[in-house]
Amino acid sequence: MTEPGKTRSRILDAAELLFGERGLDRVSIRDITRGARVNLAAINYHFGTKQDLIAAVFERRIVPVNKARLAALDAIEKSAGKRGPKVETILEAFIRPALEGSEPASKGSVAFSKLFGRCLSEPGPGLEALLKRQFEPLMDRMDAALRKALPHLSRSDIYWRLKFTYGALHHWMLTKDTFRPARVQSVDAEALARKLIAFAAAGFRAP
Amino acid sequence: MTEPGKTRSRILDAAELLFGERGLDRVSIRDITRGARVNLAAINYHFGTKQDLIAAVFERRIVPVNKARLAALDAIEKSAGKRGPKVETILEAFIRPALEGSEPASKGSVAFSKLFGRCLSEPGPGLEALLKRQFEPLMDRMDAALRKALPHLSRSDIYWRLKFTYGALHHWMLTKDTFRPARVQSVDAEALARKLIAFAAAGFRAP
DNA sequence: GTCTATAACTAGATAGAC
DNA sequence: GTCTATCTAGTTATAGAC
Repeated sequence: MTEPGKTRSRILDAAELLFGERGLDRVSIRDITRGARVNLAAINYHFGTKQDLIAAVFERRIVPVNKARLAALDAIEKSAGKRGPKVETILEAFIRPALEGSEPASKGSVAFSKLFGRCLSEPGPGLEALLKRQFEPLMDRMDAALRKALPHLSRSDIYWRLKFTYGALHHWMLTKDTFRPARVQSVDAEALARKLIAFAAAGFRAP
Repeated sequence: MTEPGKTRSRILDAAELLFGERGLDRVSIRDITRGARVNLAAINYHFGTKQDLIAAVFERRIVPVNKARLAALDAIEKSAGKRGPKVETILEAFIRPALEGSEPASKGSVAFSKLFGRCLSEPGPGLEALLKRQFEPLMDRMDAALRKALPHLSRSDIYWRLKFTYGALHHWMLTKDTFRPARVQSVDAEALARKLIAFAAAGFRAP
Protein backbone atom coordinates (compact mmCIF):
# COMPACT_ATOMS: atom_id res chain seq x y z
CA MET A 1 0.00 0.00 0.00
CA THR A 2 1.48 3.28 -1.05
CA GLU A 3 -1.55 5.51 -0.32
CA PRO A 4 -0.61 7.82 2.55
CA GLY A 5 -1.80 6.73 5.97
CA LYS A 6 -3.68 3.74 4.63
CA THR A 7 -1.33 1.18 6.10
CA ARG A 8 -1.83 2.54 9.57
CA SER A 9 -5.60 2.27 9.45
CA ARG A 10 -5.51 -1.12 7.72
CA ILE A 11 -3.46 -2.40 10.63
CA LEU A 12 -5.88 -0.90 13.16
CA ASP A 13 -8.88 -2.47 11.40
CA ALA A 14 -7.32 -5.91 11.09
CA ALA A 15 -6.05 -5.84 14.66
CA GLU A 16 -9.43 -4.80 16.03
CA LEU A 17 -11.16 -7.64 14.23
CA LEU A 18 -8.68 -10.29 15.31
CA PHE A 19 -8.37 -9.08 18.91
CA GLY A 20 -12.13 -9.17 19.26
CA GLU A 21 -12.42 -12.65 17.82
CA ARG A 22 -9.55 -14.39 19.55
CA GLY A 23 -8.37 -12.26 22.43
CA LEU A 24 -5.33 -10.04 22.72
CA ASP A 25 -2.79 -12.71 23.55
CA ARG A 26 -3.90 -15.23 20.97
CA VAL A 27 -3.21 -12.92 18.04
CA SER A 28 0.37 -12.47 16.87
CA ILE A 29 1.67 -9.44 15.01
CA ARG A 30 2.16 -11.87 12.12
CA ASP A 31 -1.57 -12.64 12.15
CA ILE A 32 -2.34 -8.94 12.09
CA THR A 33 0.01 -7.99 9.26
CA ARG A 34 -1.25 -10.98 7.27
CA GLY A 35 -4.85 -9.88 7.86
CA ALA A 36 -4.07 -6.29 6.95
CA ARG A 37 -2.02 -7.41 3.94
CA VAL A 38 0.89 -5.27 4.98
CA ASN A 39 4.48 -6.05 5.74
CA LEU A 40 5.49 -7.66 9.02
CA ALA A 41 7.69 -4.71 9.96
CA ALA A 42 4.88 -2.18 9.47
CA ILE A 43 3.51 -2.59 13.00
CA ASN A 44 6.84 -1.83 14.52
CA TYR A 45 7.30 1.15 12.21
CA HIS A 46 3.86 2.69 12.82
CA PHE A 47 3.15 1.78 16.42
CA GLY A 48 6.34 0.55 18.09
CA THR A 49 5.41 -2.48 20.20
CA LYS A 50 2.42 -4.79 20.15
CA GLN A 51 1.25 -3.29 23.45
CA ASP A 52 1.30 0.16 21.89
CA LEU A 53 -0.78 -1.16 19.01
CA ILE A 54 -3.32 -2.65 21.42
CA ALA A 55 -3.60 0.68 23.19
CA ALA A 56 -4.04 2.50 19.86
CA VAL A 57 -6.74 0.08 18.69
CA PHE A 58 -8.63 0.41 21.93
CA GLU A 59 -8.19 4.16 22.21
CA ARG A 60 -9.57 4.77 18.73
CA ARG A 61 -12.93 3.36 19.84
CA ILE A 62 -13.17 4.18 23.53
CA VAL A 63 -12.39 7.89 23.27
CA PRO A 64 -15.42 8.77 21.11
CA VAL A 65 -17.70 6.47 23.14
CA ASN A 66 -16.75 8.04 26.45
CA LYS A 67 -16.89 11.51 24.92
CA ALA A 68 -20.46 10.74 23.84
CA ARG A 69 -21.27 9.50 27.34
CA LEU A 70 -20.02 12.68 28.97
CA ALA A 71 -21.80 14.83 26.38
CA ALA A 72 -25.04 12.93 27.03
CA LEU A 73 -24.63 13.51 30.77
CA ASP A 74 -24.09 17.22 30.12
CA ALA A 75 -27.17 17.38 27.94
CA ILE A 76 -29.55 15.57 30.30
CA GLU A 77 -28.36 17.50 33.33
CA LYS A 78 -28.86 20.80 31.53
CA SER A 79 -32.36 19.94 30.35
CA ALA A 80 -33.47 18.35 33.63
CA GLY A 81 -35.14 20.26 36.40
CA LYS A 82 -33.70 21.09 39.79
CA ARG A 83 -34.07 17.48 40.95
CA GLY A 84 -31.87 16.26 38.13
CA PRO A 85 -32.51 13.57 35.53
CA LYS A 86 -34.13 10.30 36.54
CA VAL A 87 -32.36 6.98 36.78
CA GLU A 88 -33.40 5.67 33.37
CA THR A 89 -32.10 8.80 31.68
CA ILE A 90 -28.75 8.58 33.44
CA LEU A 91 -28.33 4.91 32.60
CA GLU A 92 -29.27 5.61 29.01
CA ALA A 93 -26.47 8.17 28.74
CA PHE A 94 -24.08 5.47 29.89
CA ILE A 95 -25.34 2.48 27.98
CA ARG A 96 -26.44 3.78 24.60
CA PRO A 97 -23.11 5.20 23.38
CA ALA A 98 -21.46 1.84 24.01
CA LEU A 99 -24.03 -0.04 21.95
CA GLU A 100 -24.05 2.54 19.19
CA GLY A 101 -20.28 2.31 19.01
CA SER A 102 -20.69 -1.41 18.51
CA GLU A 103 -22.88 -1.06 15.44
CA PRO A 104 -21.12 -0.84 12.08
CA ALA A 105 -21.82 2.85 11.52
CA SER A 106 -18.23 3.28 10.50
CA LYS A 107 -16.59 0.48 8.57
CA GLY A 108 -14.47 -1.87 10.60
CA SER A 109 -16.13 -1.27 13.94
CA VAL A 110 -18.19 -4.47 13.85
CA ALA A 111 -15.95 -6.18 16.34
CA PHE A 112 -15.83 -3.25 18.72
CA SER A 113 -17.96 -4.76 21.43
CA LYS A 114 -15.90 -7.90 21.65
CA LEU A 115 -12.67 -5.93 21.49
CA PHE A 116 -13.95 -3.87 24.36
CA GLY A 117 -14.61 -6.91 26.48
CA ARG A 118 -11.17 -8.28 25.71
CA CYS A 119 -9.42 -5.10 26.72
CA LEU A 120 -11.23 -5.11 30.04
CA SER A 121 -10.49 -8.76 30.72
CA GLU A 122 -6.82 -8.76 29.80
CA PRO A 123 -5.65 -5.18 30.32
CA GLY A 124 -1.88 -5.53 30.33
CA PRO A 125 0.49 -2.83 31.47
CA GLY A 126 -0.15 -0.05 28.95
CA LEU A 127 -3.92 -0.41 28.92
CA GLU A 128 -4.49 -0.15 32.64
CA ALA A 129 -3.43 3.49 32.74
CA LEU A 130 -5.53 4.28 29.68
CA LEU A 131 -8.55 2.58 31.24
CA LYS A 132 -8.15 4.52 34.44
CA ARG A 133 -7.75 7.82 32.62
CA GLN A 134 -10.79 7.08 30.47
CA PHE A 135 -13.13 5.77 33.14
CA GLU A 136 -12.37 7.57 36.37
CA PRO A 137 -13.92 10.92 35.42
CA LEU A 138 -16.86 9.18 33.81
CA MET A 139 -17.55 7.07 36.88
CA ASP A 140 -17.37 10.15 39.10
CA ARG A 141 -19.97 11.87 36.93
CA MET A 142 -22.22 8.82 36.96
CA ASP A 143 -21.84 8.53 40.70
CA ALA A 144 -22.82 12.16 41.26
CA ALA A 145 -25.83 11.98 38.95
CA LEU A 146 -27.09 8.75 40.49
CA ARG A 147 -26.66 10.01 44.03
CA LYS A 148 -28.82 12.99 43.16
CA ALA A 149 -31.50 10.77 41.59
CA LEU A 150 -31.42 8.25 44.46
CA PRO A 151 -30.49 10.26 47.56
CA HIS A 152 -31.56 7.51 49.95
CA LEU A 153 -28.89 5.08 48.66
CA SER A 154 -25.49 4.82 50.33
CA ARG A 155 -22.34 5.51 48.33
CA SER A 156 -21.50 1.86 48.63
CA ASP A 157 -24.84 0.81 47.14
CA ILE A 158 -24.47 3.29 44.28
CA TYR A 159 -21.02 1.93 43.56
CA TRP A 160 -21.98 -1.73 43.59
CA ARG A 161 -25.16 -1.28 41.62
CA LEU A 162 -23.30 0.69 38.99
CA LYS A 163 -20.76 -2.09 38.92
CA PHE A 164 -23.51 -4.68 38.46
CA THR A 165 -24.92 -2.65 35.59
CA TYR A 166 -21.55 -2.29 34.04
CA GLY A 167 -20.95 -6.02 34.41
CA ALA A 168 -24.20 -6.84 32.65
CA LEU A 169 -23.27 -4.52 29.77
CA HIS A 170 -19.72 -5.82 29.59
CA HIS A 171 -20.76 -9.46 29.67
CA TRP A 172 -23.28 -8.89 26.92
CA MET A 173 -20.71 -7.13 24.76
CA LEU A 174 -18.17 -9.89 25.24
CA THR A 175 -20.37 -12.90 24.67
CA LYS A 176 -22.94 -11.44 22.26
CA ASP A 177 -24.63 -14.33 20.49
CA THR A 178 -22.58 -17.19 21.90
CA PHE A 179 -24.48 -19.65 24.09
CA ARG A 180 -27.86 -18.26 23.08
CA PRO A 181 -30.26 -21.21 22.83
CA ALA A 182 -32.30 -21.58 19.65
CA ARG A 183 -35.57 -20.80 21.43
CA VAL A 184 -34.45 -17.23 22.19
CA GLN A 185 -34.48 -14.92 19.22
CA SER A 186 -31.67 -12.49 18.51
CA VAL A 187 -32.34 -8.84 19.33
CA ASP A 188 -30.81 -5.68 17.95
CA ALA A 189 -28.77 -3.25 20.00
CA GLU A 190 -31.66 -0.81 20.34
CA ALA A 191 -34.02 -3.37 21.86
CA LEU A 192 -31.29 -4.68 24.08
CA ALA A 193 -30.44 -1.22 25.35
CA ARG A 194 -34.08 -0.79 26.39
CA LYS A 195 -34.07 -4.18 28.14
CA LEU A 196 -30.88 -3.43 30.03
CA ILE A 197 -31.97 0.07 31.04
CA ALA A 198 -35.27 -1.26 32.40
CA PHE A 199 -33.50 -4.05 34.29
CA ALA A 200 -30.81 -1.85 35.79
CA ALA A 201 -33.14 1.01 36.68
CA ALA A 202 -35.35 -1.39 38.62
CA GLY A 203 -32.23 -2.78 40.29
CA PHE A 204 -31.13 0.70 41.35
CA ARG A 205 -34.56 1.36 42.82
CA ALA A 206 -34.52 -1.83 44.90
CA PRO A 207 -34.89 -1.11 48.64
CA MET B 1 7.79 -34.42 46.04
CA THR B 2 7.54 -38.13 46.55
CA GLU B 3 4.26 -38.23 48.48
CA PRO B 4 1.73 -40.00 46.28
CA GLY B 5 -0.59 -37.74 44.32
CA LYS B 6 0.84 -34.60 45.89
CA THR B 7 2.50 -33.40 42.72
CA ARG B 8 -0.76 -33.46 40.84
CA SER B 9 -2.58 -31.29 43.34
CA ARG B 10 0.39 -28.96 43.81
CA ILE B 11 0.27 -28.32 40.08
CA LEU B 12 -3.49 -27.70 40.16
CA ASP B 13 -3.13 -25.25 43.06
CA ALA B 14 -0.28 -23.31 41.51
CA ALA B 15 -1.96 -23.21 38.10
CA GLU B 16 -5.22 -21.97 39.58
CA LEU B 17 -3.48 -19.16 41.39
CA LEU B 18 -1.45 -18.02 38.39
CA PHE B 19 -4.26 -18.34 35.85
CA GLY B 20 -6.48 -16.23 38.05
CA GLU B 21 -3.84 -13.56 38.53
CA ARG B 22 -2.50 -13.22 35.03
CA GLY B 23 -4.87 -14.92 32.61
CA LEU B 24 -4.60 -18.27 30.90
CA ASP B 25 -2.34 -17.22 28.06
CA ARG B 26 0.07 -15.17 30.11
CA VAL B 27 1.11 -18.09 32.28
CA SER B 28 3.57 -20.63 30.88
CA ILE B 29 3.90 -24.19 32.07
CA ARG B 30 7.33 -23.12 33.28
CA ASP B 31 5.67 -20.52 35.54
CA ILE B 32 3.37 -23.19 36.89
CA THR B 33 5.98 -25.83 37.58
CA ARG B 34 8.19 -23.19 39.19
CA GLY B 35 5.26 -22.06 41.37
CA ALA B 36 4.39 -25.63 42.31
CA ARG B 37 8.07 -26.45 42.88
CA VAL B 38 7.82 -29.51 40.67
CA ASN B 39 9.68 -30.55 37.58
CA LEU B 40 8.90 -29.02 34.20
CA ALA B 41 7.93 -32.37 32.73
CA ALA B 42 5.42 -33.13 35.49
CA ILE B 43 2.59 -31.26 33.76
CA ASN B 44 3.00 -33.29 30.63
CA TYR B 45 3.17 -36.50 32.64
CA HIS B 46 0.11 -35.82 34.80
CA PHE B 47 -2.15 -33.87 32.47
CA GLY B 48 -0.88 -34.12 28.90
CA THR B 49 -1.12 -30.68 27.32
CA LYS B 50 -1.52 -27.22 28.81
CA GLN B 51 -5.10 -27.09 27.51
CA ASP B 52 -5.88 -30.30 29.36
CA LEU B 53 -4.42 -28.80 32.52
CA ILE B 54 -6.58 -25.69 32.12
CA ALA B 55 -9.66 -27.87 31.78
CA ALA B 56 -8.67 -29.90 34.85
CA VAL B 57 -8.08 -26.78 36.94
CA PHE B 58 -11.41 -25.33 35.94
CA GLU B 59 -13.34 -28.55 36.29
CA ARG B 60 -12.10 -29.14 39.82
CA ARG B 61 -13.87 -25.96 40.93
CA ILE B 62 -16.87 -25.67 38.65
CA VAL B 63 -18.24 -29.16 39.14
CA PRO B 64 -18.90 -28.81 42.88
CA VAL B 65 -20.23 -25.26 42.45
CA ASN B 66 -22.74 -26.28 39.81
CA LYS B 67 -23.65 -29.40 41.77
CA ALA B 68 -24.42 -27.16 44.74
CA ARG B 69 -26.50 -24.91 42.51
CA LEU B 70 -28.60 -27.80 41.24
CA ALA B 71 -28.96 -29.23 44.74
CA ALA B 72 -30.11 -25.84 46.00
CA LEU B 73 -32.68 -25.64 43.20
CA ASP B 74 -33.92 -29.13 44.13
CA ALA B 75 -34.21 -28.15 47.77
CA ILE B 76 -36.06 -24.88 47.27
CA GLU B 77 -38.45 -26.41 44.77
CA LYS B 78 -39.26 -29.26 47.12
CA SER B 79 -39.89 -26.99 50.10
CA ALA B 80 -41.82 -24.36 48.12
CA GLY B 81 -45.57 -24.44 47.70
CA LYS B 82 -47.48 -25.09 44.53
CA ARG B 83 -46.55 -21.67 43.13
CA GLY B 84 -42.87 -22.47 43.40
CA PRO B 85 -40.06 -20.50 45.08
CA LYS B 86 -39.87 -16.74 44.69
CA VAL B 87 -37.33 -14.89 42.59
CA GLU B 88 -34.93 -14.04 45.42
CA THR B 89 -34.78 -17.68 46.47
CA ILE B 90 -34.05 -18.84 42.94
CA LEU B 91 -31.33 -16.24 42.45
CA GLU B 92 -29.81 -17.15 45.77
CA ALA B 93 -29.50 -20.78 44.66
CA PHE B 94 -27.56 -19.55 41.66
CA ILE B 95 -25.38 -16.87 43.20
CA ARG B 96 -24.43 -18.14 46.62
CA PRO B 97 -22.60 -21.34 45.61
CA ALA B 98 -20.35 -19.31 43.31
CA LEU B 99 -19.38 -16.91 46.07
CA GLU B 100 -18.94 -19.66 48.63
CA GLY B 101 -16.69 -21.47 46.18
CA SER B 102 -14.61 -18.31 46.00
CA GLU B 103 -13.95 -18.15 49.72
CA PRO B 104 -10.89 -19.98 51.02
CA ALA B 105 -12.85 -22.73 52.73
CA SER B 106 -10.52 -25.24 51.10
CA LYS B 107 -6.88 -24.28 50.82
CA GLY B 108 -5.84 -22.95 47.45
CA SER B 109 -9.26 -21.83 46.27
CA VAL B 110 -8.64 -18.16 46.98
CA ALA B 111 -8.18 -17.37 43.33
CA PHE B 112 -11.23 -19.28 42.20
CA SER B 113 -13.37 -16.31 41.32
CA LYS B 114 -10.75 -14.77 39.09
CA LEU B 115 -9.95 -18.09 37.51
CA PHE B 116 -13.60 -18.47 36.78
CA GLY B 117 -13.77 -15.15 35.01
CA ARG B 118 -10.68 -15.99 33.00
CA CYS B 119 -12.09 -19.29 31.81
CA LEU B 120 -15.25 -17.57 30.65
CA SER B 121 -13.38 -14.79 28.85
CA GLU B 122 -10.79 -16.93 27.10
CA PRO B 123 -12.37 -20.37 26.76
CA GLY B 124 -10.13 -22.04 24.19
CA PRO B 125 -11.01 -25.25 22.38
CA GLY B 126 -11.21 -27.77 25.22
CA LEU B 127 -13.04 -25.50 27.64
CA GLU B 128 -15.95 -24.56 25.41
CA ALA B 129 -17.37 -28.07 25.45
CA LEU B 130 -16.90 -28.32 29.21
CA LEU B 131 -18.63 -24.99 29.70
CA LYS B 132 -21.58 -26.05 27.61
CA ARG B 133 -21.89 -29.38 29.37
CA GLN B 134 -21.70 -27.69 32.76
CA PHE B 135 -24.04 -24.78 32.12
CA GLU B 136 -26.73 -25.91 29.73
CA PRO B 137 -28.69 -28.08 32.19
CA LEU B 138 -28.26 -25.47 34.91
CA MET B 139 -29.57 -22.69 32.70
CA ASP B 140 -32.55 -24.79 31.70
CA ARG B 141 -33.40 -25.34 35.36
CA MET B 142 -33.02 -21.64 36.14
CA ASP B 143 -35.14 -20.76 33.14
CA ALA B 144 -37.95 -23.10 34.22
CA ALA B 145 -37.92 -21.90 37.83
CA LEU B 146 -37.92 -18.24 36.86
CA ARG B 147 -40.71 -18.69 34.33
CA LYS B 148 -42.84 -20.20 37.06
CA ALA B 149 -42.07 -17.35 39.44
CA LEU B 150 -42.60 -14.66 36.80
CA PRO B 151 -45.21 -16.09 34.42
CA HIS B 152 -45.92 -12.72 32.80
CA LEU B 153 -42.36 -12.42 31.42
CA SER B 154 -41.53 -13.61 27.90
CA ARG B 155 -38.88 -16.29 27.40
CA SER B 156 -36.70 -13.67 25.79
CA ASP B 157 -36.95 -11.40 28.83
CA ILE B 158 -36.16 -14.27 31.19
CA TYR B 159 -33.14 -15.14 29.10
CA TRP B 160 -31.76 -11.62 28.89
CA ARG B 161 -32.38 -10.77 32.51
CA LEU B 162 -30.67 -13.96 33.59
CA LYS B 163 -27.80 -13.03 31.31
CA PHE B 164 -27.59 -9.57 32.88
CA THR B 165 -27.53 -11.15 36.33
CA TYR B 166 -24.87 -13.57 35.27
CA GLY B 167 -22.84 -10.72 33.76
CA ALA B 168 -22.97 -8.76 36.99
CA LEU B 169 -21.79 -11.80 38.94
CA HIS B 170 -19.10 -12.64 36.43
CA HIS B 171 -17.78 -9.09 36.24
CA TRP B 172 -17.59 -8.87 39.99
CA MET B 173 -15.73 -12.16 40.23
CA LEU B 174 -13.25 -11.11 37.58
CA THR B 175 -12.46 -7.61 38.76
CA LYS B 176 -12.99 -8.01 42.52
CA ASP B 177 -11.22 -5.14 44.22
CA THR B 178 -9.55 -3.54 41.23
CA PHE B 179 -10.68 -0.03 40.39
CA ARG B 180 -12.56 0.37 43.65
CA PRO B 181 -12.13 3.99 44.76
CA ALA B 182 -10.92 4.63 48.30
CA ARG B 183 -14.26 6.12 49.37
CA VAL B 184 -16.04 2.76 48.91
CA GLN B 185 -15.28 0.20 51.56
CA SER B 186 -14.59 -3.44 50.75
CA VAL B 187 -17.40 -5.88 51.44
CA ASP B 188 -17.35 -9.60 52.13
CA ALA B 189 -18.90 -12.20 49.86
CA GLU B 190 -21.94 -12.60 52.09
CA ALA B 191 -22.87 -8.92 51.99
CA LEU B 192 -22.19 -8.76 48.29
CA ALA B 193 -24.41 -11.75 47.60
CA ARG B 194 -27.27 -9.97 49.37
CA LYS B 195 -26.64 -6.80 47.36
CA LEU B 196 -26.58 -8.64 44.06
CA ILE B 197 -29.68 -10.72 44.86
CA ALA B 198 -31.64 -7.59 45.78
CA PHE B 199 -30.48 -5.80 42.64
CA ALA B 200 -31.21 -8.68 40.27
CA ALA B 201 -34.55 -9.61 41.84
CA ALA B 202 -35.75 -6.03 41.39
CA GLY B 203 -34.48 -6.14 37.81
CA PHE B 204 -36.42 -9.33 37.12
CA ARG B 205 -39.58 -7.74 38.50
CA ALA B 206 -39.24 -4.69 36.27
CA PRO B 207 -42.27 -4.24 34.00
C1' DG C 1 7.05 -41.08 39.20
C1' DT C 2 10.73 -37.79 38.60
C1' DC C 3 14.37 -35.71 36.32
C1' DT C 4 17.72 -33.53 32.58
C1' DA C 5 18.33 -32.23 28.15
C1' DT C 6 16.70 -30.87 24.03
C1' DA C 7 13.81 -30.88 19.90
C1' DA C 8 10.72 -28.16 17.20
C1' DC C 9 8.55 -24.13 16.93
C1' DT C 10 6.72 -19.41 17.47
C1' DA C 11 6.92 -15.02 19.51
C1' DG C 12 8.19 -9.84 19.22
C1' DA C 13 11.49 -6.79 17.62
C1' DT C 14 14.92 -4.68 14.44
C1' DA C 15 18.98 -3.80 11.18
C1' DG C 16 19.76 -2.30 6.95
C1' DA C 17 18.79 -2.44 1.78
C1' DC C 18 15.69 -0.17 -1.25
C1' DG D 1 7.55 4.28 3.99
C1' DT D 2 8.27 -0.47 2.76
C1' DC D 3 10.63 -4.60 2.43
C1' DT D 4 13.62 -9.04 3.49
C1' DA D 5 16.26 -11.43 6.52
C1' DT D 6 17.44 -12.43 10.87
C1' DC D 7 18.27 -12.13 15.97
C1' DT D 8 17.04 -13.32 20.54
C1' DA D 9 14.25 -15.20 23.67
C1' DG D 10 10.51 -17.40 24.72
C1' DT D 11 7.12 -21.31 24.13
C1' DT D 12 5.09 -26.42 24.43
C1' DA D 13 6.17 -30.91 24.38
C1' DT D 14 8.88 -35.15 24.75
C1' DA D 15 12.68 -38.71 24.67
C1' DG D 16 15.19 -41.29 27.55
C1' DA D 17 18.13 -41.83 31.91
C1' DC D 18 17.29 -42.77 36.66
